[in-house]
Amino acid sequence: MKRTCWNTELSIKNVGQEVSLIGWVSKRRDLGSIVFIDLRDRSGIIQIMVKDGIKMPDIRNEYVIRVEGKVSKKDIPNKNLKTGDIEIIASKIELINTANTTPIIIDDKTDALEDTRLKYRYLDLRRPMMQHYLDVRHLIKMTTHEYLSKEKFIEVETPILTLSTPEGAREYFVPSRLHHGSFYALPQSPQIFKQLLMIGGLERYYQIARCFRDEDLRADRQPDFTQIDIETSFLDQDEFLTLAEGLIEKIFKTVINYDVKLPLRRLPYKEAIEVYGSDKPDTRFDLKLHDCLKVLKNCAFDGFKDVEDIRAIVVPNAASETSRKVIDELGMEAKKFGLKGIVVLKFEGGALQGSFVKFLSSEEQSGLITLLNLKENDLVLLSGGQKARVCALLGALRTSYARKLNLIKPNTYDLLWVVDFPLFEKELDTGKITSSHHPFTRPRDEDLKYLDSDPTKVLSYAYDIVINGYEAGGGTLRIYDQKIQRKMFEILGFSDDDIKRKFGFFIDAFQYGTPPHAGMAFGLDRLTMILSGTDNIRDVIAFPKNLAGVCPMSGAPSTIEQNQLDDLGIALVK
RNA sequence: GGACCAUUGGUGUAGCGGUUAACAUGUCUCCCUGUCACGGAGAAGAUCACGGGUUCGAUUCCCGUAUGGUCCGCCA
Repeated sequence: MKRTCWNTELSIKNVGQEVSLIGWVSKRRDLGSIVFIDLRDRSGIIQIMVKDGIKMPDIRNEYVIRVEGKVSKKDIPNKNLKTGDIEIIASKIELINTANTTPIIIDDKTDALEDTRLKYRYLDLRRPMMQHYLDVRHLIKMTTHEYLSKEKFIEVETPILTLSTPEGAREYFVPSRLHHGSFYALPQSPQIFKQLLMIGGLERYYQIARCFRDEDLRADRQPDFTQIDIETSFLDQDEFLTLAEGLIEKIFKTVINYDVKLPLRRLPYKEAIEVYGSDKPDTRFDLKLHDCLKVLKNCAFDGFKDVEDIRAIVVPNAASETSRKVIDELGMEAKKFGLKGIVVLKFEGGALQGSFVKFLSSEEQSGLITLLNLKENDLVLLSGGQKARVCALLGALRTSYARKLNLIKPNTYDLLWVVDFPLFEKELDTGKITSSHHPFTRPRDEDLKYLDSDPTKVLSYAYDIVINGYEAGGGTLRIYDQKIQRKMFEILGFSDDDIKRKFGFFIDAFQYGTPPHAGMAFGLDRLTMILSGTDNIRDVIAFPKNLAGVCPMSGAPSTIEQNQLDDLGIALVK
């Protein structure tokens, strides 16, 4: 098909040239004996002018047409279009294909709800914004290939049909036809394989890797997602973080021309939790958490008797507009986080107001006012209980108030590393010890001495990169000492049998000269979200699933035929 | 597993214990030589998600179900 160029490759410089363009009819404005057509291709829109006398087929929205004509300067340019100062005076219009009326308006300003857009994703993808998201995604990938290749990394593909490994996310399984009763697992991440590649002497590996986790979905979580997966040998934590920062810096520069200041801040996990109430704090705004335990531990309120932690955030200038209803909603939020409630205080007329004040002595009141440095009309949200829960609640409120009060400047980016994660965590309800990252995470050298006596005290060489409150990636230095690895399994309560069955081949491999190694994975989807300014992960995935894990377009997942089940040796339980 | 919110022409919304169910946009027909969110005239298009209940009467109130969204749990 004859096509001389794409629409937005034309500019005022091309005036007078004969061109042939192909695209979709985005809009037709029929003025009688003169017709204007907005022709859209992937590059953008250009206006076609069709004068009386030119033979024109019936043209409607989303028809595919080819236009021959001359580039001409417009008297009054359209500032909204990249090609707004020119138009094509058509000499010939050829209809290539017709289209039914589309169920959604193909425009960035479409009014269709997401569910409808997903059902007709192939039409939704025609919207310039959607194509922009995919462009950003592509650009991140290309920059990654370029940067890492230059740093002597090679991309290696690891299997999709792989062995189930315990710990971590629930896995997707694929039944084996040749081995009835056996299942492949889809990888939650290429973790084991990339470590084996280090043992295999590759030294520097990366992969734009598909990963699968059978957990419940969220606005920023898909079951089927992509990570930029990296593993290196012979780097210590600082060396590794520097290398990873280089990649992020390059991506921000290439994609949005933003200069990231290096090195990034390193925030210890403990501080992140205590000050921001999150291990992925959005540090573009303040609203920090304040430790109020000392001031309030002896107060007359029964709910604060013997609690592990009492903490508060101060929302500036919010007291007067906080109604009974808002206070009730805050209480419900607290219950969601497993706390009994939340204390709401207002600082009005130079004094604390609210039903809670009656529990406080005047010393406690003035202590709180001083500690929190309260100003007129400040709103104080106080919560007491298990520290992890208190911090989680206040961290969530901190973020939601920042959004509500517009404390976040648009187009700002705040990047940091959260480091020194605990090696293990205790489940809040059961008290069971699990690894916070994975069982191959290396404990910090200086904490090895606590491994026997108090494992929860041990910190690890683990790091997350946090951008604008999103966990954009994370990784660890790995254990390469077999003795430490065995100790880890022991603490996690794996029997020798478990270890052999679940990780046998992996543990064996460590006996043959394992290099010290480290790695991380960036969430490609989340990076794309951040760099294209959407807060919905589905926007940056061409064919995503909805919150129920269903693809509204194809209807997947689906039932399969009885003979297919028979092949697999599978019978369904009613 | 749990909480909250939503479901009304193709699309997106408004509405209300009794309506001819409103508006925008899209669609169709006609008119229009400079539009670019074109304009003008007209037309078609809705079992008000489904099931039950309350009521003289339910799209409206209540309960349940389904679907969708946001969150908690979960996501090494």
